[in-house]
Amino acid sequence: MQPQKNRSTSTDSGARVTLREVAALAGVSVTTASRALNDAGRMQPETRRRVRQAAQTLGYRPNSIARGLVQNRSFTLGLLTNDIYGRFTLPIATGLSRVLADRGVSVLLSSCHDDPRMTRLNLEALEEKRVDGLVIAGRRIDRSLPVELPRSGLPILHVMSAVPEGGVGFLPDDRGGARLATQHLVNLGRRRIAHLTGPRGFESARLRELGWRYTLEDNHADAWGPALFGEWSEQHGFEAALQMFGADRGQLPPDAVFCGNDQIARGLIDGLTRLGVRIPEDVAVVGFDNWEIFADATRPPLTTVDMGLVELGRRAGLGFLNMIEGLPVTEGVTHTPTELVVRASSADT
Amino acid sequence: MQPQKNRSTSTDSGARVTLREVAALAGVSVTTASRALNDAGRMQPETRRRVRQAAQTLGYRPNSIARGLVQNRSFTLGLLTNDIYGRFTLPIATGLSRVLADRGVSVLLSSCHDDPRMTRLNLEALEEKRVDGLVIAGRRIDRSLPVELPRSGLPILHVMSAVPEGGVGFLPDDRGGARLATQHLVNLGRRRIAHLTGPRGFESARLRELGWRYTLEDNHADAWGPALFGEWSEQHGFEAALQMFGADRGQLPPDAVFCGNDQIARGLIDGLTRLGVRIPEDVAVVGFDNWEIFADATRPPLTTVDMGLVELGRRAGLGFLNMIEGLPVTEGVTHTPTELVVRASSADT
DNA sequence: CTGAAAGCGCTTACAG
DNA sequence: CTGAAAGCGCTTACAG
Repeated sequence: MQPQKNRSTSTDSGARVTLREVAALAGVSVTTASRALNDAGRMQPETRRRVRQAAQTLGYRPNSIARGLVQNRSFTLGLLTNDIYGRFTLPIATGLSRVLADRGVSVLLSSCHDDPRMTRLNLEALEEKRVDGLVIAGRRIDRSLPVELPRSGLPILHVMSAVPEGGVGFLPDDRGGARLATQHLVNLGRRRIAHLTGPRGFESARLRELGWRYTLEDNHADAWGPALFGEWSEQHGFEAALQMFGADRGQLPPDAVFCGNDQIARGLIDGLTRLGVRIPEDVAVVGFDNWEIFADATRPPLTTVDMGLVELGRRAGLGFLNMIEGLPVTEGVTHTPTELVVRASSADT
Repeated sequence: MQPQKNRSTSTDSGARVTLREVAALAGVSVTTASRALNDAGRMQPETRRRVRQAAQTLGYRPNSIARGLVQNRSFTLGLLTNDIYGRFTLPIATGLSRVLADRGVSVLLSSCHDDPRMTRLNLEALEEKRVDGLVIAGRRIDRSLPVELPRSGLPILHVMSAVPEGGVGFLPDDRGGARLATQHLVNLGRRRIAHLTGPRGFESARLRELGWRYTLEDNHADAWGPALFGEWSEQHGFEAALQMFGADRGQLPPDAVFCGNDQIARGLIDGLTRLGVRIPEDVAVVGFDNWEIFADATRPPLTTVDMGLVELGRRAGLGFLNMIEGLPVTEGVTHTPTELVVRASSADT
C-alpha cells in the first residue's frame, strides 16, 4: 500500500525515530530507555534487553546533537590543516578516525591554505560547532600555522608542525628514520654512504642529516663527503647524480646514497641510470616518505622510510581521548616510530 | 590581578558565554537578542546595534549545537570517500568548503577505504551527527562506493563516482578535456596525433579516447593509429615510447601524443628523451590531471588538462545548498568544465 | 517592535 | 530497579 515504507529495515523514510518512541514501544520511561541504551546504571537485564530490542525494531539512531547539548560535547574533532594536497594530512586523518570512530567521534576537516583570514573563519566555525578538541596539522615540523588558538581548556594537539611552548604534539621520528636507513646501508656492507637532502632550513632535513651522520659514527664509518643540501626536488637528485659520478673527482664515488625524500631519490636514480650506474650493484639508494607514486615508479623500486603517519594519527587520537577525559597526556613532543620499507634499490648484491 | 583573564579580546577562558548573557547585557529578552543576531524580523536598528555590541563585548559565539537541535540541522556535510590518498577528494573538499563556509556549514570527513564494514560504521556516525547532506566521493566515475544509502530525504550528491539512477552527481568533463587537449595539438599544426591512455575498462579512459577521436574527425584529421590502452602508469608510457619510435614501423611516428594521465605522460617523456626524441620539437606531449608533482617534474614541463576539481567541489556545494533549501537542482550528472594548462611540452615551435 | 513560553531530543540528579 | 522533572542553549509561533 505504501511502497515507500517497506524499504530496507535499517532505513526508514521520513521523520527520525526518537528515544521517546523507543521507550513507548518498550513500555518504559525515557529515563530508563536512555540508561538501557547507554549501559548506564544498574538495571534488570530483561528491561535492558527489551529496550534494545525496541530500538532495533524502530531503527533508532540517537541524536548526537541532543546528547551534545546536554553533555556539552559535539563528539567531533576539528582538524585544521594547511596541507593543500593532503599528502600528510590524509593518512593522519585516517589514523585519527581509526581510534575515534569507535568512540563516536568524527573529524571536521578544515583546510586553511595558509590564509590567515580563511584560517580565522574556519576556526570560528569550529568553535561554533563546539568541537571537543583541535588537531593542528602542518606540512613541516618547524613552522606553525597562522592560528590564534582559541579559548583555553580546549584540547589542542599539534602534528607535523611546530609545537608551541607547553603544548602537546606528535612528530615523526625523522632522526630515527634516518638511522634506520643508514644502518640498513651499513649492514649491507656499504662503506661510502652519501646523503642528499632538502634545504638546510628545514628541521626535518637537519634531523635526517644528524641521523645519517651519527649512525655512521656509531659504526665507525666515514661519511661520503658532507651532506648535499638542496631543493626537495627530482631536479636536485638528478643534478647530484652528475656531481657525484659525472666528473672525475679524485675520489671514489659513493656506493650508497641516503636521500632526504623520495622525489630526490627518484631524480638521483634517473640521473644514475642515464650515467650507466647500476642500482643497487654500484650504488644502493634509499629514500624517505614511502610515497608510493614515486617509490614504485623508480627502476628499480625504491627502498624508503615510511613516516608512519597513520600510526602518528592514531597516537594523536589516543592523546586526544585522554585529554577530553582528563587523563594525563605526555606534554611536549612525542616522536612516533618510522619504518624502513625495503625494495630492490637496496637489494643485497 | 587575574592575569589569565586579560588575554586577547577574542578568546576568553572558561565557560562559554550564552545568548542569555548577551541579552542581559543589552537589556533585552533572549528572544530579541536571538533575532537581532540573526537579522530576523523587524526591529529597531538601535536595539539590534546594542545587542550586536553586547555580543561583541562578551565574545559571544552562538552554540550551533543548540541551534541545530531546534532547527533540526547540524550545519554539517558528510563527505564519504574511498580515495585513500586524497588526490581527488582534497581539492573537492576545498571547493565544497569554499561555498559552504560562508553559510556556516562544515565538512565531516569520513574515509572508508572500500571496506564495507568501515563504510557502514562511518555512515552510522554521520547519521547520528545528523549531517544535513552527504557527498559521496570516489576515485573513478564508473564505480560506486559500497554504501547502502541512508533514509530518503537526505540530500545526497555523488562526485567522481558512478551516479545511481535518479541521483544527482558531478563529474569532470573528461570528454571535453580531451577535446581541449586534442584541439590544442591540432591548432599547433600537429597532424599525427596519437593517444596513449589507461585501461579500456575505465569510463574516463573511454571518454577521453572519444574526445580525442571526435576532435580529430571534426578537424578532418586522421588519428595516429588506434588509441593505446594500458595501465595508468609511467611504465605504460615508457614502453609506448619504444613502441612508437623504437623499431621501424613502416610509418611515420606521431608528432604529438595526448596522454590519458600525467603519469603516462611522464613515462612517455622519459622514454622519448632516452631515445633522443625532442620535445616539443619532434613530438608535443599533453597529459591529463595537472598533478603538479608530475607536470612540473617532466623535462620539459608538461602541458596537461586540469579537471577543475575545486570548481567541481564548488558546484556540488551549491547543489547541496539548493537541495537543503528545497530549491530545484539539476538531476542526473552535471559535467563540470576542465581547463588546459599549457606548459613547454607543447610549446609552439 | 518586543517578550514570555514552549519545545527541539536527549541526560542526569533526585526521589521513590 | 525505575520514573518525573529539570535543564542543556537556542529558535519560533503566539501575544501583546
